[in-house]
Amino acid sequence: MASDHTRSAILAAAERLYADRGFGDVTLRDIVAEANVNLAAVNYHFGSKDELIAELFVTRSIATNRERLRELKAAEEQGGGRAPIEVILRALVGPTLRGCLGPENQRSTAARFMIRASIESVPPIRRIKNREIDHLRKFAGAMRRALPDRSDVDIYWGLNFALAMAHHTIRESERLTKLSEGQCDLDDVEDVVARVVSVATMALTQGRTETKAAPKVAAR
Amino acid sequence: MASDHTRSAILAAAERLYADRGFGDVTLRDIVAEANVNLAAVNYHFGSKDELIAELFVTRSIATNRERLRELKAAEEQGGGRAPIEVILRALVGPTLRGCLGPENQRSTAARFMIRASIESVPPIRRIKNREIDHLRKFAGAMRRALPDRSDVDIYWGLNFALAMAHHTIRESERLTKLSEGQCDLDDVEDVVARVVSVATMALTQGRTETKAAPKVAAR
DNA sequence: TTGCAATTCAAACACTTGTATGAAACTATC
DNA sequence: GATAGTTTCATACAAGTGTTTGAATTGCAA
Repeated sequence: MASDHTRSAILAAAERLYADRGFGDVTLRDIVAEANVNLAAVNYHFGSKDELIAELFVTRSIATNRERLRELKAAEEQGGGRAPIEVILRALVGPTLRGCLGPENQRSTAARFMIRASIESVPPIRRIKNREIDHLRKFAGAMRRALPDRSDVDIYWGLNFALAMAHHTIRESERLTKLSEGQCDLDDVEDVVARVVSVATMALTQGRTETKAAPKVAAR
Repeated sequence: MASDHTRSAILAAAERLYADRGFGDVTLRDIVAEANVNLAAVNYHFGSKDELIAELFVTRSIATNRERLRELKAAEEQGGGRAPIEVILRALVGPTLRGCLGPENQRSTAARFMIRASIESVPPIRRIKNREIDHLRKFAGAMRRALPDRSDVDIYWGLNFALAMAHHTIRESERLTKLSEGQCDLDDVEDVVARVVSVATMALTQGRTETKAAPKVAAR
């Protein structure tokens, strides 16, 4: 009840400032100035600075996770409980990449905020990320159904590498652009998604097929 | 000249503390207490806290980079100026992975410090990382020589993905262990290296040769 | 209007932080 | 053994932090 206006003004201002300048040097005083509210309002409405950051991050990341699961579910239903591995991987990395990459000038505040969160990794955000395992397990399950002959270890490594490529590309997109002197087009998000999915698919369908761990043997 | 003892005591203590507790909550006072030196000694010997952190990171990362280049050079010389792509990739990700992974109890302070640096990414360290591009260009060059038919764009993406898998695995090794319920053995470093190299090699040798295909037209 | 709760506000609080200072303690050279 | 140059030390500084407080203001229902 009540206005609620102050609360959302704080959220918006905080997201904007964090997106622009990072968590490191944005103080509560910066935020309340940007939001045109009183300093004490943050603690009144959110309890603490960390809870404010957590709320921002949770909001955005459950949105991403929901989208991921929506795509996964749709794909598995369409395939009668089993989806092609490419589609599963696309559901895994697509929403994140689409949410964070794309032409910089039309990148949403939310997107820029999530990039920051991915780069700086401040305590309240780390805590939330650690609870993401259950969510990932759902994808591991779908991947197992898609590739029943594959060992669990390989599935987990494939999942790990898929996330690695997506997140690292987001985190280091600037460096990749500079390194390639602009030749790698990070704005063409669907191309990036396709590249990540393609490589992750190769990782999961080729190479070692052996039943179990087998730390040696393979690609040696 | 002079003792030099204070200086190295600070370096050692700082590295230990940062490795254990992260940059976020280690103060100069913590460091000087651990090193049994006076508070002012840090500013006397290093100028500022950031310069201390920078020196720690530079020391470790030039060691890694030197090892990388040593392996690369040896491989290219042995192959008459051209090395197999697997060996190049191994030179790229091997030293980093070997330096950061391995059985936790026998992990060096330096290794744990570098993991922290990879996770937390504090300003002085970010600044140094940004200067790493020239170093990476040498690997891009070697990769181009190894795969002359490959487009530059593909080379850069392959390089990006190789680094992605290595760094993400380091950063999130704990999560991968938990997700896989211990099935993924992060202590078997050579296996991890082999997996990363294998996937990166596939990314670089298969799929699109030039104009590329998948989603839309092309990366322009 | 009156009363009561929810909200806003200015101000201060309680700390912690990195850094600077200037005197004291060393060390080595002559 | 006096001197000059380093290095150490206790201490203070200045600034910035998130948080708390208690009084004012507002909004709304009876």
